[in-house]
Amino acid sequence: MPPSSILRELRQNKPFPSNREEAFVGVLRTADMLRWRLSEVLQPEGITLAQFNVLRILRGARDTGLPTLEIGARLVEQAPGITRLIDRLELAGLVRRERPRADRRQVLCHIEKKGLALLSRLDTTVPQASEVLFAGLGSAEIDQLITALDAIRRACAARCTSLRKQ
Amino acid sequence: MPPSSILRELRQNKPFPSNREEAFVGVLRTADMLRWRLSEVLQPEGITLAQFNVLRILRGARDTGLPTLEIGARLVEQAPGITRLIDRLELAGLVRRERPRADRRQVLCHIEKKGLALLSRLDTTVPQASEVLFAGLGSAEIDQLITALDAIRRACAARCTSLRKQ
DNA sequence: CGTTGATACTTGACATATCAACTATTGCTC
DNA sequence: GAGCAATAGTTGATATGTCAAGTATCAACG
Repeated sequence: MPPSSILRELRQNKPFPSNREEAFVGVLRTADMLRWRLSEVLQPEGITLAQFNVLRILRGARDTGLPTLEIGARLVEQAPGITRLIDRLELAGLVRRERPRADRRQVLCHIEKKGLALLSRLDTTVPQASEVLFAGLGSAEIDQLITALDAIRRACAARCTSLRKQ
Repeated sequence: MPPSSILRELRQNKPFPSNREEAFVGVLRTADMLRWRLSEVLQPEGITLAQFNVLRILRGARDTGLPTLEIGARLVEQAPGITRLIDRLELAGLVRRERPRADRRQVLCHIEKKGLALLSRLDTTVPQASEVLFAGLGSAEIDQLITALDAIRRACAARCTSLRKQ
């Protein structure tokens, strides 16, 4: 097995004390690069990654709409930030908000036609990007990767005291 | 193989169109949780993840110091942000900056005793955290994970037009 | 009903990230 | 050695994230 490329990438020479720490750094760095690449794909549409995720969540619930905090729960982010994130989406005409009669504390968010159109323009380019980035891996390797990441998240969820409940 | 836990985590029911997209989301989510967990460990010392990384980089070069942008290159972040990040570290007395005579454009950054002391307090807790989070995986599985992530980053680097050169 | 606690956000203050100019210094070329 | 591009970093404007406190509404209890 060839040595990991991380040491070279970070211009370090000391090897990692354990392969667990190396994997830790590897996950973080890989995620950063994926985020970077995805942002490039989203840039022409002028939305951020977080906004893209919100739009996709809202598309998944386009018939009923979703209350603000439910969107927050489906993201990895927290409640306070989500309000202003959606403020901007509303300003851009991509989503619409309404206060339902039933429970006037809630604010139901709906995706607008303009938002759906934007997403549909990304429906080919975004999956394409992920296809290409994972092209170096066989299907079995990808399944192994998914399984390994699952195990890490399980351990993480068990350890994180202040993690928002799933 | 059990199905990935991501669908449940995100409260979605539609399966992913391909395992590549599932792996994509898995990497991003796992990184977020690792970041979260690590932040918890760093919190008592009052530093952020980015600051922690800068301090470790500077510890690795404590004899010579490092120019500002070289630190930026070793992080996953960009140059402009690094100036103010180090401003804060300097304000906290964790690092020191000087303009060398040789090339007066550069600013050499050095870690201070206070910074070294802070890092040494974290030298047990941080590796401990990564040990625990990866405890569910065998050593061979971790090596596979590292290899898979390497392949993704390679594909990513080849694709990313605007990626800072390594 | 009135009060009390919980829920669903919103807001304000502040820290941090991002992008595009801008300055200072150096090295190269003629 | 004067001019000019390249390098190293800073700065300002703006967007975004984060934390704590505040408001409005509901639900349940007496």
